[in-house]
Amino acid sequence: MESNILSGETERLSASLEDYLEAMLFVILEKKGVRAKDIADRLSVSRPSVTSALQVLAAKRLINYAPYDVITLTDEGEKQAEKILSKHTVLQEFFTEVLLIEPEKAEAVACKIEHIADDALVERLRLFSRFMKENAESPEEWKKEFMRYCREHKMPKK
Amino acid sequence: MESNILSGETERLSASLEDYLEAMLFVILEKKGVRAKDIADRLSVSRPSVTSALQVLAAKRLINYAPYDVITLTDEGEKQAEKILSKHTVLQEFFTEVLLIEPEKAEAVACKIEHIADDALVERLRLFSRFMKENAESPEEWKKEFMRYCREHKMPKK
DNA sequence: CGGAAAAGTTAGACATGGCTTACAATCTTC
DNA sequence: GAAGATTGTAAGCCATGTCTAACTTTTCCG
Repeated sequence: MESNILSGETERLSASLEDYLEAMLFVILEKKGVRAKDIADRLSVSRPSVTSALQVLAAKRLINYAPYDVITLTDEGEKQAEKILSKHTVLQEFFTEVLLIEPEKAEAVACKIEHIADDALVERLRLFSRFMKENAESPEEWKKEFMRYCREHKMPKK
Repeated sequence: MESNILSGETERLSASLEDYLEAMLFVILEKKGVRAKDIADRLSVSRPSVTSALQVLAAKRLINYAPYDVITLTDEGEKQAEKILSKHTVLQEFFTEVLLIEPEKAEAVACKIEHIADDALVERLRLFSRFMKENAESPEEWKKEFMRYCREHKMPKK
């Protein structure tokens, strides 16, 4: 009820805020630090949009942020960012390794579904991908068959 | 650029509008017609929310709507509603028949993902579910094995 | 028929999350 | 060290989608 922008409570993050958090971790992992600009570029949003997101994330104690200062993730923020990133990875792998979808498309869909799929579903999906990899009699065999199956049942139009 | 609430253009529907459309079709399929009340109940939103959604859908020529009058789907509206419903079904089936997730959970997730997954992905998923059903040497065998696999790799906590 | 209940609508508020425009701070480079 | 470029912030707007409160219309009966 009383939770607003200033409360530091741990409600579920919106898809949008998860995107910002994930983007921050991603950039941090490949450079030394993050600048608002990096986030804006990565998410294709304007710089002002980044600023307001950062203010909200700071209020939730997920990032250390002060105007014009360095941005870092708090422990909690890092934990959450890592969870999102891991969901993304699991989804991406399922789409490419099991459904045999092109990586770019898989990437795009994973980006959206990662915010929706709960932990249990993603874990199950992770297990399924592993299961198909490890427990198939001939790991590459079913993929060939599935590809053939897809060709045979190709959509007629559009 | 010039498209607004009044234009009948065929932009992509928002997740929310898709929900309304889908709910209408669902109700229609099990009763003779739809009332705004039915939609409100089914989607757990207020009656005014339904009214405004209906106005938007009417502007997009997806429903026939006039204040206090009967609500019906146009041909285009029905087409779109059916597509959404079919995505829902495909997802639901994949979650229950392949991932072996409990129907209620599957339902909840399908409801959200149906708005995100594009046609190609859903089609691929449909083929995959069918493939696993038809082409497994022993259709029930891999499910047993997967269940065992899941038990063995059960998450330690939470 | 007539009035109460149910259903639908309008008006107005609020939250989210994006944008642009304009200004402020920082960095770069001579 | 100062000018210009880059980066960051503030203010204010818009769209979406929800809500409540209050009003209107329709429906249902007694």
